[in-house]
Amino acid sequence: MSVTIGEAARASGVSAKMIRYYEETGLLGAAERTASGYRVYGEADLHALRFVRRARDLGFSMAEIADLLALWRDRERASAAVKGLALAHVGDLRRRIRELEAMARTLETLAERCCGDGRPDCPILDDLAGEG
Amino acid sequence: MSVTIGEAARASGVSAKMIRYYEETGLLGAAERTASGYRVYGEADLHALRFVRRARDLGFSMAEIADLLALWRDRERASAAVKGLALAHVGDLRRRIRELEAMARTLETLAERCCGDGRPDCPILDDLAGEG
DNA sequence: ACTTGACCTTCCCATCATGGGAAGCCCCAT
DNA sequence: ATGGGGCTTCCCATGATGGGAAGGTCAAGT
Repeated sequence: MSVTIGEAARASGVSAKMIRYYEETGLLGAAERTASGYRVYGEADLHALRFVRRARDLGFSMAEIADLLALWRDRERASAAVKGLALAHVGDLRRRIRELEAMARTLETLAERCCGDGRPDCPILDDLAGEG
Repeated sequence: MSVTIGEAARASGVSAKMIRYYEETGLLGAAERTASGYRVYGEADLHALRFVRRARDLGFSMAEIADLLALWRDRERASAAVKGLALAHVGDLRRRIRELEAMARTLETLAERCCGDGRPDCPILDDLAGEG
């Protein structure tokens, strides 16, 4: 029923290092300990670890995950709060995507105009140098 | 002709902090100094600073910029090398975009199914909790 | 000449999430 | 009892950036 940190890491996909870090920063409560000081994790703990892992996979920051965990644990929550958090994060993601897209398009355009052979002439460098 | 670090920062769009950092890490050579120790920048230095700034705006890492600077300074360079660097970076950008896109789409799908009212039921939390 | 304020210097610290590694203790199987 | 693997804490590093303190410098105004 109860496992040590290594097994918890394997079962949740969160590294032991990160489990300790989440505990240290208060994202997760302090784990119980054996007499000799080993951390011990039960089913509920593993569930929370998987929750955190999944949220990280979706790009949420630790601060956002703290909020999501609180909502998850609150049976009285309004789903509107969760949806608000999620959509705010989507806005964040979309903004970052737009920025990266703009960079990629600019570079693709420049690369198209660069013949890419043995000669030194290069519109990419010209652009970076502010000539062009 | 020669300016101090504050003016170089204003003229290049690179903060004084970052100019010192670039020098410390060897991305840029050590600036000349006045008798009293102030850094001094000439036209060529400002040009290089703007180059770095533009490359950062396009998402290149400092290591990549070091390579680009070397190519820029090498009159014997093959444009193929520059193009290769640029396209590798585009590949990087495209991969990151795909990752963010996947996250955004997943969250949008979940958010659509969340009615977002005062009730606690929430498919977003259900997904994070691994139920669903 | 002196003060004032803006500028420069170095040095240290923080971010955010993560990994590496050392020194030392613990537990189990041989 | 010994060996190996797992656990503990502690410190350090990443990448690119900003904040801020303590102290030196310079130019303009009194």
